Amino acid sequence: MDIKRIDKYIFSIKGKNVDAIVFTDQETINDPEFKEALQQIVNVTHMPGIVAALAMPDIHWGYGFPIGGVGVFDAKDGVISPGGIGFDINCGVRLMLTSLTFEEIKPQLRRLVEAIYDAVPVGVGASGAVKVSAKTLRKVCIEGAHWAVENGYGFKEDLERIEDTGKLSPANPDHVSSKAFERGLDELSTLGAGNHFIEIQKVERIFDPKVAEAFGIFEGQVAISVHCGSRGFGHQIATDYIQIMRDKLAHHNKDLPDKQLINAPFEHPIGQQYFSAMNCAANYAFANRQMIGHAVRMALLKIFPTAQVWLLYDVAHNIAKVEVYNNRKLIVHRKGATRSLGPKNPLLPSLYSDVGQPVLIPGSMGSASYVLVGTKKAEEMSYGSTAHGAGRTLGRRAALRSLSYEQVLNELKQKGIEVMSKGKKTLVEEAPETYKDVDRVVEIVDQVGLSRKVARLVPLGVVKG
DNA sequence: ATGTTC
Repeated sequence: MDIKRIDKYIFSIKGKNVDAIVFTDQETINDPEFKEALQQIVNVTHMPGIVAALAMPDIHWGYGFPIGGVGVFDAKDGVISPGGIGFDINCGVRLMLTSLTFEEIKPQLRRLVEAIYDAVPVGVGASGAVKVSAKTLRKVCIEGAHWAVENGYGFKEDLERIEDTGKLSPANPDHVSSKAFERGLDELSTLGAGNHFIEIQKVERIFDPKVAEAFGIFEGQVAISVHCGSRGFGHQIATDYIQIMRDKLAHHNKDLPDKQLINAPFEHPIGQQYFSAMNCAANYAFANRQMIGHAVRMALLKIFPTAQVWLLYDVAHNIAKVEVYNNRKLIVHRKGATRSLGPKNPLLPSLYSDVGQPVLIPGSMGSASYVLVGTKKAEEMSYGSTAHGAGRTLGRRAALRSLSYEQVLNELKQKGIEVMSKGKKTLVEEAPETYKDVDRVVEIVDQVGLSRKVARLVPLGVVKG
């Protein structure tokens, strides 16, 4: 690989149609562990209509495209690729703020974790939180979080605090297979497994008092974050369209450096159908986080009836969207990357217009999480993108080999974190030592200016699959 | 991430 250092935390790697740009430190660039992930972002530069191939400091190996990657294509000559989005379409995170302080909830912490665990089905194959018909699921596909609010899962004021108000279009459920519908029916309002979690957190440190105030964040405040996606519904849609593209677009895809980069021209009917189906899954995920967030809010209010609980923001970090930069219509794939819009961006709701978009970066289980704010610089340098999380360094299998359930549980207990987890395996796979240090990731995006630190939150309690 | 190996 032909790598050039452009700035302290910016590297360029010689690509085919464009050069790949990687925002990270020298250590990661040199680390053999990240070599495959760097090769993956270089592979993306071979794709038709590529405008930019970027990687964030939380880059790691993924299906075709690296996680922590941004693939930008011309909407006219370019492509849309399921691997650039990920199997968990619209995996994302929402952060709810409360009027409570750590001191107030401390005596009830265990009870609160238990109440949340009881309110939200978790784990592999979790189901049965709500019963919806196929007809209703079609509405969820089209209306997303708006459907949830209209049906009693939350309040109207939640919607402007969700990226794209929790409703993307075009989203035609006719483009979704019946198999995806079957899987999606009884998984609404369930958390799932893997790195998904619900976490009770405490605001430990404020970096930017002015923006923190605009966001309603104060030191010692209790916050709750929900990290999940579109469950089996999105997974099936990704699987279906990868198969369709293999069957129907073999000739178009014959020259790819990696078969997993399979794609469809964005303007081709298959590209348009995948885009529409992907938006259905994205809307399902927005509804899912809205419903889970509301269930968590209700569980908290049962224990603390006079508390206030409100949504700060909800972001998607596995998605492709049509966005315009320099009067050019582009298809921006963010796979393990968060949108980062600066002040006055017209896509922002008025309540955040003066300061910029809240950017939510969850850490791994047992480590810190961050609230940052979007920047104009990100709009100029990274097509409005920043990092999404800590970034895995140790594979799931390796984690299971080297750690035990008791070990991980003890480690969390020693930090004073209350944990409830359905599966022992999940807890080990998600152990803190399997992830890169989130503080380092956040430091780099802050230094480069892709988003600015506002607050650091630490975990108090965690519910996992 | 995932009815955790289509």
